[in-house]
Amino acid sequence: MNSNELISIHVEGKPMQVPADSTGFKLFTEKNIVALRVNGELKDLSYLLADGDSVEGVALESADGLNILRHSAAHVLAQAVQTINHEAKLGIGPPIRDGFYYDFDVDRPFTPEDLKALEKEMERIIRSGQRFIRRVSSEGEAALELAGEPYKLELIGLKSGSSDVGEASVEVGVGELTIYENFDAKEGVVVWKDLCRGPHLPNTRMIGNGFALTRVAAAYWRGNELNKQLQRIYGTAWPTKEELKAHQVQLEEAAKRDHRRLGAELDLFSFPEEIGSGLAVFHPRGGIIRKVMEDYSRKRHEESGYEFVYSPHVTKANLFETSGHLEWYAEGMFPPLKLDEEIDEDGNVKRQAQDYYLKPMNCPFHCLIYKSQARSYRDLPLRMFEFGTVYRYEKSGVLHGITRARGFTQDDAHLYVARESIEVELTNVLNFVLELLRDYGLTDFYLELSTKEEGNPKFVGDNDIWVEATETLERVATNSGLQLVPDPGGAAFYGPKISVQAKDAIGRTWQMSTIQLDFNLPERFDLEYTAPDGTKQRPVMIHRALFGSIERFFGVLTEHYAGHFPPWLAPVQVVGVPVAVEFSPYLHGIATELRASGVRIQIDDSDERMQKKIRNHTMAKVPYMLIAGAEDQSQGAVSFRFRDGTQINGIPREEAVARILRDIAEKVQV
RNA sequence: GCCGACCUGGCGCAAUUGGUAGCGCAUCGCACUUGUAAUGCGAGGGUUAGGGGUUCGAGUCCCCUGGUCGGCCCCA
Repeated sequence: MNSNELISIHVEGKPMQVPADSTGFKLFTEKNIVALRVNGELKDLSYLLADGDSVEGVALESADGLNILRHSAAHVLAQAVQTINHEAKLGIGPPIRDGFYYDFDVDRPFTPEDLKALEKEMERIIRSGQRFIRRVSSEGEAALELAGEPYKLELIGLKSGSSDVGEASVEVGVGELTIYENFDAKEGVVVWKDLCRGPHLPNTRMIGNGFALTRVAAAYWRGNELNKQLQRIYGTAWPTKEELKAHQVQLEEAAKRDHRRLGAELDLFSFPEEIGSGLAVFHPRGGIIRKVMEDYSRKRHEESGYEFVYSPHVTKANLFETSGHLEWYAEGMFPPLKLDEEIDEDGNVKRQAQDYYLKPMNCPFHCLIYKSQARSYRDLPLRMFEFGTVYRYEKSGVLHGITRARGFTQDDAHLYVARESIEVELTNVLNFVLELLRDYGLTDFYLELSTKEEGNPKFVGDNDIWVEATETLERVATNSGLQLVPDPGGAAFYGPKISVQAKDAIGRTWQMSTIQLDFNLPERFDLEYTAPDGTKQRPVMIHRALFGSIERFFGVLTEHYAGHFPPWLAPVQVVGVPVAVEFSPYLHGIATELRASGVRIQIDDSDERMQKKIRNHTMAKVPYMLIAGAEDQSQGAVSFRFRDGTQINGIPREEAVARILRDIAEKVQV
């Protein structure tokens, strides 16, 4: 090619003429530009520019740049693994949030010591400054080259077919098949290669020292339980060591908020081994928080037109046969209790056993309540609410403190509504849910709309009601003004839903409330009502839970507040600390007054030194301390100490009392 | 459920190559009676998750069961 020839391109939106043999290296000399975006597609810096290209630089610290960094780190990890263990077979190695992983098929799982050795080897590779070189390959050539890599071969095979490659898209994307070679310029040889669509950093040295290997775990090949488990190594990678450190500090902060840890530290709940996995007991302090949460929820439900119902924890099988749960959900249920079987002397069954099941859901019971009498359109909407405790046989590996348990209590409501009033009812429910979540201190939300997958026969109900309901849900969600994220195909087979995602204090997203339409259960239970024109009509059912489960919500709030529950929820709201015993009666006087208004206050009369008392109650995360000595008592005042360590001395006691009562009533955080 | 790691007084941790269980906090008692995050002294508390095995001897090695943690799969 003649290098005197010029081509016309756009760089960062500006037209430019460059020699025809130019690459990204020519255009971007800034050190932090690690790749290109050419006509919308990510490319290596070594990309040879073509006439008409529109080019932008990808900075290392941008989202794309970080992905490239992390993906390149994954390659270096894989090279390190294969350097140490020649037998290791490669799975896939994509970038993920904050880092990357790579899967390997190895005889022996990796140990923490292996990780240390691998980090060392990675450092060596990074320092040796290998270049990542892209090479286009035909399927046949690639298959030959990667003959020793069965998993890569499978991916090449997939690519030629039309099947979904899922996470493996980092290896074999759309377009041509490419192999990335790690070229050691000093030695002048290709030291390693991997099937990969790229792009990569120009050089391993750019990975720098902001990376770390974090953990090993098993993962099913291509995410399928039926496939072999590979050994996955997770790592984290950042542009600088400082950012790595900051990330590690953040993880530590998150760990301090872990509700399992705080649950023990603050004496809120425990999981006694004697009871069984995933089954919690709430201690008095946790019990208070939970009770306050429930009381407030109850009050708000009452005000909003819900009626309270109760249902038993066990039921005969046939209820769940009717509802269909036994058909498609038996795996998730505790096995049945077999009752009342009678066997004669010859061992023949005289009377068949009755199967009783612990309930995994409340809705079938509510349907029976609906059915207990003939319903008229005048009864609708019928809103039934229950704190219903349910039991689900979650797989042992998924249990997680109080947020994923085998027994938990849903704040469950079922609304039976006429088809024409779905919109009004949904609007009310969504507003109610959001308002209540805000009261509990979650304020940052977005909504997810889960809809039917077109053409999938598993979805029940007429298409027109799906269309109508989905449009209604969308309208309601849009009207809320919150961001709406579509989740196509995510609907349950019986109806579409909106779920409320809430962000906590450190930015993590939790799926909280769900509002779900159900066209199936009314059908199965043959629910109907008499319409104004005298015809029998089928109601639509709305399932909705705000907390999802009280336990889970409790856990989320614990982490959100890092155990610093706002005064209205705090197990102990105020502790009085007398400077010396003689001032205790004075504080008890204030306590009596506050107690009369329902405040949970304790006076610390133990014979610890007051400094120790302050430390104790600070660590117990008590919102307020009232400290009183001679000075305060003579002035009818107290010293007001807040959770963050600040204090105001000499506050008149009426003022302190008023402040506490106001904070509690207004549910403020302090 | 799968893979791996782990389980020592209420909690957090120790215990060289297997050699006969310690520390801090908490608890209890005594003294101290204190002005904003740990007063001092003393005492009690563990058949090392449970069971089995190897060994002269097991917290330490092996097996089973239970539980926990990190992932994977799952979450109607």
